Amino acid sequence: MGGDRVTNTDGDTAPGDDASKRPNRRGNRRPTMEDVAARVGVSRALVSVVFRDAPGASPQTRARVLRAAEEIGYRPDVAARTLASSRSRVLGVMLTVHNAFHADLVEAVYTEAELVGYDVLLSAHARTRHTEKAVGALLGHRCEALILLGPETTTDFLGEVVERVPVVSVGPRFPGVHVDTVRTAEGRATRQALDHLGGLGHRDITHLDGGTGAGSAERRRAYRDWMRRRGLADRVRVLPGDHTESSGAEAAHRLLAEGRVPTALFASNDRSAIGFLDAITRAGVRVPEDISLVGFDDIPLARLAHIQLTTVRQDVQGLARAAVRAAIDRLASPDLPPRVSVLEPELVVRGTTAAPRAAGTC
Amino acid sequence: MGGDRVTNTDGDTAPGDDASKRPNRRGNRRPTMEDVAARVGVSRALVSVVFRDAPGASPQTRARVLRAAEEIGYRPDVAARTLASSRSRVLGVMLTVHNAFHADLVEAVYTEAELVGYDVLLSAHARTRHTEKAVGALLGHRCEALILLGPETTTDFLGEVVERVPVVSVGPRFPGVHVDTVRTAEGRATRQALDHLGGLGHRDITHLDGGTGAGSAERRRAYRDWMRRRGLADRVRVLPGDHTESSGAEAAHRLLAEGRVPTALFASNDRSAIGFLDAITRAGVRVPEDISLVGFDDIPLARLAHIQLTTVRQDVQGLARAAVRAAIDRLASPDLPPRVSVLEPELVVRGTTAAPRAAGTC
DNA sequence: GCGCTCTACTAGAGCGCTCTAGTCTGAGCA
DNA sequence: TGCTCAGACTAGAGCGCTCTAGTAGAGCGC
Repeated sequence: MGGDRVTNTDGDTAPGDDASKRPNRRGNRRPTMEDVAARVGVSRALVSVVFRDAPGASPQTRARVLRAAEEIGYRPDVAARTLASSRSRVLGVMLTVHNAFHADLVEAVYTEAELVGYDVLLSAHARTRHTEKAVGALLGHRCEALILLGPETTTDFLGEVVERVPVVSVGPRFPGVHVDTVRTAEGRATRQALDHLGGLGHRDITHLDGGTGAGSAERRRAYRDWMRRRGLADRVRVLPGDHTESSGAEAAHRLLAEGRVPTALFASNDRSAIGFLDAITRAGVRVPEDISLVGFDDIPLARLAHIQLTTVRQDVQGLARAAVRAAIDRLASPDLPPRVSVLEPELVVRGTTAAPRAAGTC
Repeated sequence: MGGDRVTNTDGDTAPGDDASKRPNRRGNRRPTMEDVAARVGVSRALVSVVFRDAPGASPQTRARVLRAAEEIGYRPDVAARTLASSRSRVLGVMLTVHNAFHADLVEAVYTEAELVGYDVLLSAHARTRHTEKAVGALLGHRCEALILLGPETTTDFLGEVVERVPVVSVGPRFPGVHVDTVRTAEGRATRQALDHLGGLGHRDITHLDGGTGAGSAERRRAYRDWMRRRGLADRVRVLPGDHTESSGAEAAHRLLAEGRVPTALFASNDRSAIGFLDAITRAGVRVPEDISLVGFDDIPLARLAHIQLTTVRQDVQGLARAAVRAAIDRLASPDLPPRVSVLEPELVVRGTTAAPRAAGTC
């Protein structure tokens, strides 16, 4: 309270020339609103108004403030802003860093979040870093809501998290927990893929499983249902797998070793499909002539000229948009019942599917 | 200062039962240090001492504070902590979200950062989100230092950034800017790969370029030098590429179209090597019988049973450690001259390399 | 002239922490 | 008894913002 506050314009010397040339001027503390205000000759509050884009400043003043800020290199401090407003305007996203589909999603989430004026913080789930830790970090940074991409965690843990912050799960459903879910219509997607194969004349269709991966349970179930309904219950075959390239390659070797290669394979995701494709091709089995192959996700790799994988595209942009919207909506009205957004898949027919060579192989 | 502060223990009801059962209790504000202090009957400052692990609290008090915090679900607020201490203890990492090598690095950085007591914030560089934006976000969150993975940006921009915060570049060098660099000995790595091929008897070695990708300039140069020194200047051939699978596949098609397939190909990274491998194999060219192939990076895909790519491994753990250390060291002494850490590569011989079928093909 | 509204701006109290400069207590010692 | 001193703890001033409540002055109708 005693005396005026001294701003850091170091006497009257222009802060541009000498100072800015030398590295790491962290000796000079980073400029604050106070500095901008002093330079323009207005109050701190008015600078705040300008930076929040709030009404209450004349266009001229606005321009002067912005220019002064630019000149001294001012940039609002997120921490202070968060603390003061008790709103961080940050969305936390947990992803698996090795997942190409997540990469696509993250990119789309950035775009969507920007539209609604939110910043995005990423936290990775990795071999050495569990969901709990990744989520903890986001929580500490006061994310207003969390978007979890394909979370593999317990209902209990999620129950705790959701007491502090809205959570959107992209993929897995958590019945009984107050979590919004955004997902692709897995059943419909699977049927699209199988209808396509069936339409080409395939009856001997094997499924390459995705283990505990997001969506695999639904895909597996839908496969079984479809086969049964077509009277192909005896042809049902589910190969173990886990959404990685190597599990696809293993599946190929297993089929080759057994000498019982089906006319078509429906893989639980693109990565395993590509692993399968690679291994089976090397063994001299031609795709699609000898075996048709359908993946799931439509990751960038699937589109490559030399892969041309027929697959079911998930609506990445749509999933991202729905996830961000769900988070924002729940922020606005926390007491809505949990909502599930189901997005339409789209079959993308490329080069790995064709009619079987002879009807009724096996 | 006008009466005691009222804490949020809502009368005397235990905060456990009813409240915690209903979703989104954001109506009750999140507990603060004040709440913990009130519950234990000590001052806020003492709770702070406990949570900072600072000396000055008796073991008994420490335990009581910790227990009380646990009971009411207290978790320190990063924003407030950052603001008060003007230290965020956060390292910002910029990565390209579609890059498998970056994924490996991020994982290692998490581990290393934890060892030195730092949190990690990720910000992605993507098609729709430039380096400038990704860095801006990290800056706003007050990261104490930035680690940029394979940054593709201008010296000017980096010059500005480095005035506010220490920057470590993993990969590219930025001469004239006060940036620490951590990188693999690209030249040595390239020579290892080429010595291996040369040792097997290859003379007709083509290079698949990496364009503007991290490290490609050095790899290209080292390739040219090596060939020249071996008197193979006339065999020098650099195919255009850009570190993606599709550029590898294109290169394969180009070679096939020209009918001039070398006995060996040294690719600028694993992704393009795998694209090449896939496309050339499909065309009936056998690897390694007809052509040997060496990649660069040793991404997880390279290890797969059906790929078995011979490649040069970058020391991911070492790069991550060096990057984190560089950041911490510079935080401690900002005026040190820029430092370059060069890590040793390691050739990993797998299944894609063998002696050429006949000496002197072409 | 008066009251009224509207725009442009300011004062100052927090937000939830950290951290310096204390105070208070009891043990140790002459 | 008085003194020092270490250990345990507290008071209170920030950190850089936001935001409510307020002021000053212009414009306007009557």
